[in-house]
Amino acid sequence: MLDDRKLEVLRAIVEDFVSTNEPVGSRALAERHGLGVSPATVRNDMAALEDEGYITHPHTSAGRIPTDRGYRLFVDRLSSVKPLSSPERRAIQTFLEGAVDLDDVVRRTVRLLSQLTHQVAVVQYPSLSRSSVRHLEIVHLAPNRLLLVLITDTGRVEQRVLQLPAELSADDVGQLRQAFGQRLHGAKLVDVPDALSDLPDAAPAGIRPVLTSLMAVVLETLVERPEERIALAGTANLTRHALDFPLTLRPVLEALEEQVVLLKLIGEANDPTTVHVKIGEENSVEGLRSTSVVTVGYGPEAGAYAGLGVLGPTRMDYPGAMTQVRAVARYVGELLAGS
Amino acid sequence: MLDDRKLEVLRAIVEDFVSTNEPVGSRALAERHGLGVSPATVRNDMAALEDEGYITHPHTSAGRIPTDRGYRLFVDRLSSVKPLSSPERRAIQTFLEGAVDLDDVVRRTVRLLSQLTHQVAVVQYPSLSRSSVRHLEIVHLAPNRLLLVLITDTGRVEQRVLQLPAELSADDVGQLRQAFGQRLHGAKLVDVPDALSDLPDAAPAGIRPVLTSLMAVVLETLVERPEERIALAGTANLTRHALDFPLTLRPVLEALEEQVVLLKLIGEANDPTTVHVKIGEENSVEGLRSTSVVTVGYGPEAGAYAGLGVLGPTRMDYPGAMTQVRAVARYVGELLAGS
DNA sequence: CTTGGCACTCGTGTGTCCGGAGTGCCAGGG
DNA sequence: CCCTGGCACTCCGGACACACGAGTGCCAAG
Repeated sequence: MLDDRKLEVLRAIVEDFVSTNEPVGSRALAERHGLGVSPATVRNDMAALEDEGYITHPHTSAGRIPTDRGYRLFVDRLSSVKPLSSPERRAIQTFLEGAVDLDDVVRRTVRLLSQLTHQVAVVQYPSLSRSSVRHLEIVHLAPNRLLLVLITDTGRVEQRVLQLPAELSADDVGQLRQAFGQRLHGAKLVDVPDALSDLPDAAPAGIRPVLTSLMAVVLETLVERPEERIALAGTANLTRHALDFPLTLRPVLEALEEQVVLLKLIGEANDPTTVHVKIGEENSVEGLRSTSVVTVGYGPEAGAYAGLGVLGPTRMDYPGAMTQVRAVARYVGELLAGS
Repeated sequence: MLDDRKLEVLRAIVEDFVSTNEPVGSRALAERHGLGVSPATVRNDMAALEDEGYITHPHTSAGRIPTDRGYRLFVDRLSSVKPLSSPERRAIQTFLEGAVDLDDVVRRTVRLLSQLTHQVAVVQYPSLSRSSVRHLEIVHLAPNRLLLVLITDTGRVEQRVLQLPAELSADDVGQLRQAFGQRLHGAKLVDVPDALSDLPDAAPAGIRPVLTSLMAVVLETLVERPEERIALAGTANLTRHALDFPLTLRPVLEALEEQVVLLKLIGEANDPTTVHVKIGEENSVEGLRSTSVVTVGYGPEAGAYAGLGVLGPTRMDYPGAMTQVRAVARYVGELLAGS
């Protein structure tokens, strides 16, 4: 059905269209790529590709442009992995070194990604649910007020103030601190409920009610409400492709303001070895149907910390974006693992 | 020079242009506003206003539009304070109640503001330099590793991990905790350097070197690096006024990604009683010359916590934006003061 | 100082035309 | 059987002309 030359034609169409943003005609295509056949032949191949739904043309006398399906085929079978250029490599290193804390790492990463790819960049903070506890501190702010501070192995810090039903002595707090510290130190957050399950029985009766309510809050904060934070940068790049988004810029910007949407976008990226690509209509989010998303997980192979990626028009340099996204993820993963 | 009627004409032009986004002509103006004079008279007034630089017209046979200078006069002398509508009031209350922590408050506020004004909203986190210490916790993560957690009276939490030159015992840490806690509890952050000045002398010799380096970090983190955080929302609203920004959308988006720029924007807003308005060219930031910014401080009258505001096209409903911004600032100020 | 009248300007929308790019199809040739 | 050159056809987009209407500036009269 689709012999090698037809695939070659499709690749040529994608590459030309991506770089010029103009529908590509048979003549120009036959000339610029060394296909060794005449425009007429190319036209025949194009007709076949169009029948299969890989390309289309905006009107009768215009060149062809790839469909979402065409991009999909291109990404799956036709794109060769583009090696990272050495300026890019250098950019990544210089950009990320010198980050002082997790916030800084994430901010630098998202900025780096957007500048590198000229797209909108999205970086998820290391997920709580996949992290483990480095330290849990209980601070006695006032007789009936506690502050919980959780630090994860990835450097993320969560805090929560809570009002207690009763007043506590410094001693009580010490006991609480010890009880929790013992059970949680080093534990994966997903294992926290198990680790705490025997706590009520083991504790002295005096502080049991407080302890129960404290447990509830801990569980809620750390496990049930694993509120994910996400950093975003490069929305200005959307206007770079203003021609691609005649009227659709607004819904895109609106979608990007929704935390939920962003989470959905990189939700699949939980594996540092595979780069995920969502193209146009494949995207489940209304309003992002004219965009493509390239994501990957970062962190250790098994159980990545979280995901990051870029979003741009379907007319995107997929091979470039994929290598850049993967490279950045790798660097960030190493950076966080080393700290 | 400018009699009352001319001012009235200017006001009418501003109001009409803001609501219709079309150059307003003499006839329509004479009809819609009860000026009681003929279009010809209005034309004469318009000519005078144009001579003074308050209005202009895009081409010979078009109506008039206000210049930046015109808006300025309008804001300073012609705009009456618009009372908050009761749906707006309700929106503010329901939107802000139920916020669980500072992050939540800020996120809700920025969102509320952008929805209320249909503009881009900017909210600065309570400034560290104007806050005071509610609690400073020193956590002994490892023998040579400390975690500092600072909680301010506005609920803001800053943390910093630091490596020590030498190992510490639990006892040492306790002493540190006490020394710092005693001196800093309740202190304004600006006073921290003073409060700590006698510390090296008062401390036991054993921990003096550690203490010195710790002090350096504390001062750097809390005073010298008062890194300000800012939340942003509603950039999608810029596209709502796409007609106002034919080609200038990009620089605006780019400017809004710069932390420094945002800080500059609301830097002046340090007073909850006065609403600041920067119009078009008055704006010092290149790229935002086609936008206006309405800001105000929030928090106690003397020494506000920080600023918030909105940014939009110069063609903006100034009275509306000003009252909305002020109202939101007031609510947020109370909310934070009460917690 | 206001007003109506009037000539003038100029942007905008409409209609027509034409060139060029690109296609689809067909018949001939390897 | 596939490739190729030729040819008629389609259709977009820019150029041009034209008329309309909105709005102005100016002037003379009230």
